[in-house]
Amino acid sequence: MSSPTFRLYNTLTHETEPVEPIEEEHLQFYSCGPTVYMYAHIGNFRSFLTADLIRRTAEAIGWDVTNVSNITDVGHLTQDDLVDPGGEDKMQQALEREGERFANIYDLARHYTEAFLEDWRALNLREPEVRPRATEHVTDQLRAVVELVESDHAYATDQGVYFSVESADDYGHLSGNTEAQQLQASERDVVEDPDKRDPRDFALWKHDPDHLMHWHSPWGWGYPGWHIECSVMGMQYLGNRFDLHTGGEDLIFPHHECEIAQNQSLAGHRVINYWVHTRFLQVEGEKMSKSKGNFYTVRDLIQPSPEDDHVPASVRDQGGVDPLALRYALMQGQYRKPFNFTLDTLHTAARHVQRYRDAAERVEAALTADADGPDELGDRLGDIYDRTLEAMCDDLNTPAATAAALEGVKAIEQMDRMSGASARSARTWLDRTNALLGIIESTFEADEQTDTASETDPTSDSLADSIEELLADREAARRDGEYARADAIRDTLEALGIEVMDRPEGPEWRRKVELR
RNA sequence: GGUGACGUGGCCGAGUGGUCAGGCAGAGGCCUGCAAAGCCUCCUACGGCGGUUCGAAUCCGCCCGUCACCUCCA
Repeated sequence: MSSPTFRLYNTLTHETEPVEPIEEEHLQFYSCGPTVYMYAHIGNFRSFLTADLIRRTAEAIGWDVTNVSNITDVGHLTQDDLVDPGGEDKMQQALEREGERFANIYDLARHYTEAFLEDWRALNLREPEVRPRATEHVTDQLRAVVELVESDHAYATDQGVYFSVESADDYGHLSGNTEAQQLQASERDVVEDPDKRDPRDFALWKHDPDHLMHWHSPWGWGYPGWHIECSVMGMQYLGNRFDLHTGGEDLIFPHHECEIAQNQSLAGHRVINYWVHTRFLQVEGEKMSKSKGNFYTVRDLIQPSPEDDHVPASVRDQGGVDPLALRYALMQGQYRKPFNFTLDTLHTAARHVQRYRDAAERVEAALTADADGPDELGDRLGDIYDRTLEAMCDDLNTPAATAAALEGVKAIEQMDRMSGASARSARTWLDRTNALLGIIESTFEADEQTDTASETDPTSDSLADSIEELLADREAARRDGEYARADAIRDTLEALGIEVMDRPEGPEWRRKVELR
């Protein structure tokens, strides 16, 4: 069967286009990563999720993927075009805020980098092939700046080195910000470098020997501009021509506009063919902001601290939500449309993820039993997978894809008894769907991860034992017709967050998936 | 002011000319000692006004509204 055509909306052309890799069946792309000065929030991860889904979709249609995703661990000025020796950057501000926690700026960066990677793994995002850090590529950045100065794409002043926007004819194409006046529209009561030739020019190097992080350069001690790191690291690992670049919509201007100008000036031609931008999300109908109290970092939701009262009590009281439920919730909106993240969506997502897990368990049990009988699922699940993949290939239509995939879960749920043949089809379907969407832990790859049971099941063995004991009591009570006592035991279990289901073959229990 | 996205039922969100999205919530039913879980059934909308068309949520025009960017930001 031939794969559907993978199409993505390209900000550069304002059109949804078939993705045609330069190297046949090998997608090479760069994803703008985080600046590590605080814990990443769910909006950050919506953007990283887009990159993850591009990878998974490309792999599902049989392509190889090389993805580079950076860590920005250099502080950059909050006002990017200004070279203000007394100015503060985001990381410096963070250090002042949290000075007692960290010995120095590098410690702070290390801490937030590690936290970021933890969140990344918790949300089941696939690891990029290369994850370069800006601080490890400063020399490379300097080399590029020298090259740009030598080719008259950049010039030095007393305060730094600037890219000359005039020298890049394509500048403004991506964002539509073509007029110089537009860039002066907002007045800022800060001091600009009087030697800047054009207000649009942006900094490649900032002279500042007192900056917390500084490096030696031909122009003295200082640190690199924000935009140059992505150009340099992208081209270093993916070459002078590669396929695609992802990031949040806010990066369209100035970051990606500047990156294109730098790339094309360094390479002498277009470097990247497709630009994919993820829309900001809203939370409960409003822009996510600390002042509105709807600002959630990933760890606010998956492992909230008990006393953090800005986290909704429903999430806090149960010790955080399933990270995979958060991932699933973020997939309920297409990356390019406005998406309203709500606790309601999160709640629904948690239940759906649980249904996948239950279905996977049933399939495993049926595989073990290996009952005789025809394959009653193969054709139906094959069709469902095709529709799921088609949706993903259609500009990552995750709401449609998850809707299609849920039909597969239903198909499994609806089987009264499952033959070994059906179970094998179901297992194949679950594996493929899971590879494409990353919905649950890989149940069937348990070999490599020893002890997944204790990892994935937060219930300790001793608690499990006492639950079994209570259930046995309750069964005895039910047998004797003492329903009041049986119900009381069920209430006790409920209070422990345990849900009891009386099935024909006996009682079953599981941790309750509840969010309000 | 410039640029770009978008407006679908109580809620979230698919759907680009004619047939059903799907989920959540709600209602009824099956099952159950009662529940829970699951299953079945029901609820049926396209911001407004014009236009094109046999037929418009879908195409065109205008209006209203929302969001984002215009040198901190995913």
